[in-house]
Amino acid sequence: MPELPDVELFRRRLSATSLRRRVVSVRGSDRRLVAPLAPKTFARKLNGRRFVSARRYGKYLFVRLDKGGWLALHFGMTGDLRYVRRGAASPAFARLLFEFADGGRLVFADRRRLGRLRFVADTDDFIAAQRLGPDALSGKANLRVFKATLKTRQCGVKSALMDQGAIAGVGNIYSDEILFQAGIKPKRSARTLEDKEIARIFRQMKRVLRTAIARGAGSEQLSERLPPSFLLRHRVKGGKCPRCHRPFRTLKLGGRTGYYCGHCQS
DNA sequence: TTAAGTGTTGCTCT
DNA sequence: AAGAGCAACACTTA
Repeated sequence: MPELPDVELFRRRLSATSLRRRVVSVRGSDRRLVAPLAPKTFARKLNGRRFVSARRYGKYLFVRLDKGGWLALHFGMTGDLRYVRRGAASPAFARLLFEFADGGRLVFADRRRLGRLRFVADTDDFIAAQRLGPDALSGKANLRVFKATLKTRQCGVKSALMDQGAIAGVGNIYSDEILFQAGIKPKRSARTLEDKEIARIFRQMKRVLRTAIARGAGSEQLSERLPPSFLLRHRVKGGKCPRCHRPFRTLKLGGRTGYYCGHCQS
């Protein structure tokens, strides 16, 4: 689930609820989630800290801690970040809870446990070490850079869009939408796209991601909140193209399923 | 009931 | 050495 728009909504949620408040207790016992630290060590390092700001880059969320350093969160396939008021029930699959003095808590939920939380000294160093490309919504992801990146890729355009080292933030779901809006088939070779087509993909990438954020299309209500003209509203087995009403086709890429319209995309 | 499917990254093999 | 495929995970759906 969590691609750029989802993580951006997590960032806003955290900023609205959890900044400048002291963490009085950290609960959670999943070893893999906080590796290489042990859960106890992880909790001790965070206990008594305050979150002072939050930054997103691609699919990563960074939370700055008072007294220095950052917490880096990655949500894997099923991660979610929720704020829960005192007395209210935690969401299902809650794996890690940051509790504040008034009983409110920030909860990292993750059904499949593929998410990760770790301490990092500097976010830019971390981003460089991870070899992430420019964030899809930043000014650094401009048409000139985008064109140069796609032209050097041997793979299909959908794979290129999902490559975090090319552009950070786009995954399987949103790459489907971007290519649908741009009218480009997913398996077209990235290298042989015309300049005009690349410009279309670039423009739609920005528009689709901004629209998803503006509509609050995170996690559960992803499709319902998006415009009916979006592929994502109809991205189910047997779903039909909102433009020509023909059934969508699917393709497999290393175990992931992609959707596209064989008529409207070329 | 059993097996296939699932929005991620990272590792292996070619 | 870039690109493809699968493992990791654990739960849901067919």
